Amino acid sequence: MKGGLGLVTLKEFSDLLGLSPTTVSRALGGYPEVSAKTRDRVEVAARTYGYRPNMQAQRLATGRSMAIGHVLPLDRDEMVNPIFGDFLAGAAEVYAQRGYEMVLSIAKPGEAEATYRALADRRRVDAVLLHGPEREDLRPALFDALNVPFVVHGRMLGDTTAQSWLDIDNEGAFAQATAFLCAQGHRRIALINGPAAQGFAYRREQGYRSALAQAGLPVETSLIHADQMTEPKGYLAAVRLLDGPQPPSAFLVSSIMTAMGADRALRERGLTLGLDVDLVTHDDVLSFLPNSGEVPQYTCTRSSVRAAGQRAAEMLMSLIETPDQPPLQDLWQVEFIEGLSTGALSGRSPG
Amino acid sequence: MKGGLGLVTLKEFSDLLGLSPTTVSRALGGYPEVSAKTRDRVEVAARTYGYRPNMQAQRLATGRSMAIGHVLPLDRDEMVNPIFGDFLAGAAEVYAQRGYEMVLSIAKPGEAEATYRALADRRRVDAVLLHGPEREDLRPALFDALNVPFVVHGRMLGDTTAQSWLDIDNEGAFAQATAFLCAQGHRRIALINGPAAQGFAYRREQGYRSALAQAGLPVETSLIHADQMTEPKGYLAAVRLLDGPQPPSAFLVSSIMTAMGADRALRERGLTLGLDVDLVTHDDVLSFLPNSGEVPQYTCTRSSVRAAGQRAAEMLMSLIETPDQPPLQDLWQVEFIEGLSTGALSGRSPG
DNA sequence: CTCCGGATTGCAATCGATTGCAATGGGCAA
DNA sequence: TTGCCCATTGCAATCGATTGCAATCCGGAG
Repeated sequence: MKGGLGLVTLKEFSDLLGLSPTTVSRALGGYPEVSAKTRDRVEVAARTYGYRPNMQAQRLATGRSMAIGHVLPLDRDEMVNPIFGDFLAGAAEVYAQRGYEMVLSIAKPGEAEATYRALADRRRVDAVLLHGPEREDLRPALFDALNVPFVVHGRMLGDTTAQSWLDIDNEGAFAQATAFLCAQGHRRIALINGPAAQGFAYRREQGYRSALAQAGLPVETSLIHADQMTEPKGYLAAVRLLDGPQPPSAFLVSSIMTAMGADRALRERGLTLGLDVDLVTHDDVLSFLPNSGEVPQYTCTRSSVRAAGQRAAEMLMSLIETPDQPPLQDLWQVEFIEGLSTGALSGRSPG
Repeated sequence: MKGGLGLVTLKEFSDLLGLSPTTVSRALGGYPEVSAKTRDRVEVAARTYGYRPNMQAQRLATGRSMAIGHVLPLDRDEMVNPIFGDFLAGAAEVYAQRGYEMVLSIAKPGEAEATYRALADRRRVDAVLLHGPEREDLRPALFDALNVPFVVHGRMLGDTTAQSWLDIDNEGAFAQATAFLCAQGHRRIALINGPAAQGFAYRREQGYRSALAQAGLPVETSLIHADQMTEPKGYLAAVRLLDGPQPPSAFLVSSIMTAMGADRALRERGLTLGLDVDLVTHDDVLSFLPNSGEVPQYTCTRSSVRAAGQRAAEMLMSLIETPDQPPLQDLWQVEFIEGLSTGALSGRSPG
């Protein structure tokens, strides 16, 4: 019944070698008190017979699960945010190198807390990554209570000094993008933002507002849209703005997906990006939505969400290995890259 | 050190109740030999004190890990296929209901086998889902040898009678779509397909070819493109075809993403879908790429990849619970839905 | 009142590792 | 040759559940 390859027990394997389980365990675990000769012998034999320690037993004995929990939150419409694939790919890469595994759950809108609790409660994971922080978020308190280390992707809104997080400078990015558009001479800049409940969207709007203020321009709430970041939503928002009484001359949008939707609305009306209207978008560098090339299609603020996944994973593992360190906080600046979607007013449209 | 909430041991918890660990375990496990009175008492106390069995110990004792492995394969360019998010969301939903957890790994092109082996070898998972079957795929043999149940999302190319899989009828879908375009009067239909190495792309091309044959039309290899299913690739393929000597009058494409790229090329050339050129695409019903509405933007063959994730998860759990059953094989028919992107030649463009 | 049998409950072994502490063995100094 | 010490190795307890089998309780039949 043991059947198959490499399913031996430590006991069986050590008997085979004429050693005790203790010594074999130590040899494989890299403990110093094992003689070089013995260690070699054990390592060779392990490879030969395909012995690999049973992970469940290891976990029980050591009290560490060597697993990190991720919870993928669905939004109100059960949408899966497309950035997850790339973020997870980045994180998983790091976990694989370091021998951790990734446990993924999904949480429907109401169930987020229960889902996280189920993960952490039974010590199924050594740490947790919090996705999609919202304004009122109970999760940090939950994990503090459970004594499970966590890193937030993004930032909560209140006091975050005691938490570990990795975020991009959303406010700075959108301030910079807005200032850029102002400098191009635009006076009516529309903001097509992500869902209002999300912290990053709030910060982006702050950046937009402060840059307008800086430029002495008024904020018109009719120019601000906040909704899911999909192509059709971007399209609809742009349609409403373009067909309104005073169409904007520039768009600042929160994702490539949304930008594509806005783009469609423009083309449909015979308008060309970079000639008739300007557009700047944020670009998460999703692998299936490349905005690449020497001169990218869209002018953008850019930050790789896959790189963020890698870094977040490293932070988590550092927190696990050194429990009593101060919180880790990374605030990443974005790249600003001029592409083909701007230059309308200044007439210096590239290409 | 036990600190926190709900981290009691079975022993501690049963002592508290004046019962033996055995009885408590049985009460919580739903065994019939426990009296109703006792069971109630135990259940109430468990809720009160927040007792939950330690999962690692449970796994070791039962020999089941209550986990399913998924491996997300990256393609040659390390691209994450965007369908994964929705597929995983569907699967995770089922796992959550049934108390399973999902373990996710990623595999770079060369490392797929090692990644899978690492998952199955140490019995970290009870079953595995195989994503992205390729022409020469060693994974089924590997898992048969390891005696780990698996379900393939898609189908291998050779003899698949002994495997469990869930696939859509790619050949039928693309034959139907091609026949539809032929019936509209098209004689030059381009195929913008997914990567040639993927089984589904092969089958789609077969469907396309057979429908052309049926209609008495020749297959022109210059009309067939196969590449990653991204917007820019779709754009480039369409550009090449449209700017070539004999542009096609219709496009059959493998994903909404690609369709959007082709669409962009068309608009750029002043052509309108459904008026000047027809297009049919496959639609995986990705949550962030909606092609919805009474009359969807694109005419499509449609099948929800999220539903596929759910069904695949159910199949896996059935295989775990009933090990010696014959292979499970689901071949799903797609929906064919007329949208705004066809009707050019017949002049009956909707809307 | 005694005995029997079904319904409950508990004992103790088991899952497969890790690890503190004791035991062994070999080399070198005296 | 005898001892001592340090480098190796092994014993046995432990992690926290599950589960086969034995033990107990109980009421009702005889």
